[in-house]
Amino acid sequence: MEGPSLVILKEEVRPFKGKKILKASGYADIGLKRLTGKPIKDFKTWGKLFLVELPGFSLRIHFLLFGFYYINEKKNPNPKLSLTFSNGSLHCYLSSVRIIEEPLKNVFDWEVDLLSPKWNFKKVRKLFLQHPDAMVCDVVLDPDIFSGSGNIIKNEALYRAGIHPETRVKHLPPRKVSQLVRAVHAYSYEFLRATKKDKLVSTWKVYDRKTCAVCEGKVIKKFTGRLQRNSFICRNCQVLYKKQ
DNA sequence: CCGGTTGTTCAGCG
DNA sequence: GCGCTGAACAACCG
Repeated sequence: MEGPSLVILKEEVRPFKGKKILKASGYADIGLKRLTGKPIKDFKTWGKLFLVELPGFSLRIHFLLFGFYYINEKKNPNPKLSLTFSNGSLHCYLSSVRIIEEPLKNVFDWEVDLLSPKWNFKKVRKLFLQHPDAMVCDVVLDPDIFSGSGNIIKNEALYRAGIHPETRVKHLPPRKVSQLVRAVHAYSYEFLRATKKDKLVSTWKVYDRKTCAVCEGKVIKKFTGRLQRNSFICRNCQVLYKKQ
């Protein structure tokens, strides 16, 4: 689940904002009794994190690779965390659930959150350039620089910027650095809009494709970078920048 | 039935 | 302290 899907979750649980947790259950080992009777102050997202703000502490939920949720219906058994309200319920599966004791503003910097109105292009560009020896495919997946980006956003943003994933940060021309940072931001919103219309797959120009949607050339699939996550590459449309 | 995957964290090692 | 590796989480899809 990438950042935009969390924004959709946040919108879907809006009816529960201000409501009291009537019951908290599941196998999350966080002392669930503590949640009973607490009102929801706010629902927030930071990248791929779903944050439930309660009086005095917060829940931090990450859906990892396989996580999913249901609202108002418990389709699967064994949820990690279920919250019941007077007007419905939220059921989270296969997720990481933790408590954050500190105020959220002390923990998270929304200037790096791709889908926050506070997102700060200049700051992100500067953080990006602090990793000159890294491959761009790894930096675009760094949650502290591109919070909310995942493997789909990585591949589509690199494609749109015309950059090969194995390019080193230090070999990118300054103009391409800016283009990439903006492409990650812009595609995050495209991902959000398309997912709401259930048309995400139609936005893919290289991801999970055998041929490029633009030039129809062969798309190479390979594990790249330190993180060894799958990259999809069009050799015609994406340039590998190297030391001259 | 099998293999691949829209992630992250942490232990253990050298 | 560092980077690297593998494990753990364990379901859905084709």
